[in-house]
Amino acid sequence: MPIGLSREELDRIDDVVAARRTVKRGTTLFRNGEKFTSLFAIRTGFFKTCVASEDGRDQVTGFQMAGEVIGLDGIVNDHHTCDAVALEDAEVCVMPFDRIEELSREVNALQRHVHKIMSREIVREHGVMLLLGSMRAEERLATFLLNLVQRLHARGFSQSELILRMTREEIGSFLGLKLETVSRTFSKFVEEGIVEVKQRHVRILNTDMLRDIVNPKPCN
Amino acid sequence: MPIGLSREELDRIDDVVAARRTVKRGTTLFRNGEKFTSLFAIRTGFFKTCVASEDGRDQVTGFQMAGEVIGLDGIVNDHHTCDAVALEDAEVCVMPFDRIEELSREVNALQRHVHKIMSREIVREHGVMLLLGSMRAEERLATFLLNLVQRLHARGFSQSELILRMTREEIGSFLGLKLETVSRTFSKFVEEGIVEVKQRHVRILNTDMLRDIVNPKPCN
DNA sequence: CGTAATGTTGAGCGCATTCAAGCCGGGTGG
DNA sequence: CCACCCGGCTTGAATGCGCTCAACATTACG
Repeated sequence: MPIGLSREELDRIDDVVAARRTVKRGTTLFRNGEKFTSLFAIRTGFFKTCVASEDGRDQVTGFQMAGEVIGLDGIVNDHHTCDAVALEDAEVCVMPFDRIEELSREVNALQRHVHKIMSREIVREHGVMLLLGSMRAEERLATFLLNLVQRLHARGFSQSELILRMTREEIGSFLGLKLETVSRTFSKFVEEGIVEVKQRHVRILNTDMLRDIVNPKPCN
Repeated sequence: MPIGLSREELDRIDDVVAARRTVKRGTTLFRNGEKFTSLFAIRTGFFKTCVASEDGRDQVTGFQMAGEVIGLDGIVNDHHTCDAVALEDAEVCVMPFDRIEELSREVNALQRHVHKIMSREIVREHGVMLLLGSMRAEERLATFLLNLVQRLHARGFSQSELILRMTREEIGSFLGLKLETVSRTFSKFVEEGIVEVKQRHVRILNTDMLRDIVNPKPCN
């Protein structure tokens, strides 16, 4: 949350985000089709969001961690259009959207904040579209790992070590690859000495090589 | 714009959207890196938006037509992160974003409207991610055609006939395919009697077959 | 401890890509 | 008016990346 708010404004915002909810691993915070009432700010835990096509296929649209907001998809039709599933036990702030709208009419900083959160999500998805539309398997996985570790680092975790909270299949769904391809690509990175992988525990040995994969240098 | 507004509210909104700008075919409305000041509502014409990766590849993130709003990507960092290019001569409303924020504090319906526009864009992008992540070439193109014709129909154009304002390459970039694949897939649809294609003029002969391609029936 | 879920690896295949050649249509200048 | 050119489009042939199918290994969990 931004700074420079008065005591009274802070209290009112606190009031909006007062409600808590815990979500056990493997259960959904909300589902496609459910009535939309609130946005959720993740306090602890890790989520995936996914959309489904009419014929059963589904696509992971993102992985969310502490400090991130989910549920924005529900605003437009008053109903959610994707599922949010906890990949580990989680706790979220429940933020009733009508209260957010009400309060953001009075607190400019909050209004601005809400707009930025939504815009950030749009920009993030642009990046995913670029990944899905134009990258090869290795570039996708490298991009994914760098993005994850960067976000974890911003939260005080290691720059080089991370634990994947999702399966290979979920990674594959997000990256537009099959789980076997994800597994093979991990193996290739290991062979090349770029990472160490022990199941879901990943240690990045050479960040620069990962970056080179993401950003292929013209090889003249 | 929603209904049920007072005369005075309408006047104030009119004031915000008063400024116009014309954009010639092939020129940009805004570019990646430019300062963000305004959203743009398309009055006439047709745009593409595209993002570029560091190494020159680019990805069309969407095609926009009359009544749609572009520029939402700029809110989060006060700078645009994609290019908006007119694919035919166009006219847009320039809507200064600080004025929008100001007015949407006072006019609830406008606030709601802005939120919905942003949420709609997020949901649209989810659909594109599903397409890019899990569909085959024919499904992608069929989905694309159905989406385009549906949006055109909502604007009073034919349900079965359309003129593509973009090149095969731009379609390919949007769909995560090469232009040759787009061309071949069009040819296949023609062979199967699903569409007629004469350059950029497309006539849909059998909407149901297109829908079947998008939604493959289990063939037991 | 046994079973199911998850992950790895191999072999073969197929779809989309790459590379290349040629076509079509629109615009320009002789 | 026609010859020419150029960008956009189509089509063919060969290649390769990621997929499918399958077997097996490993881990999590009741």
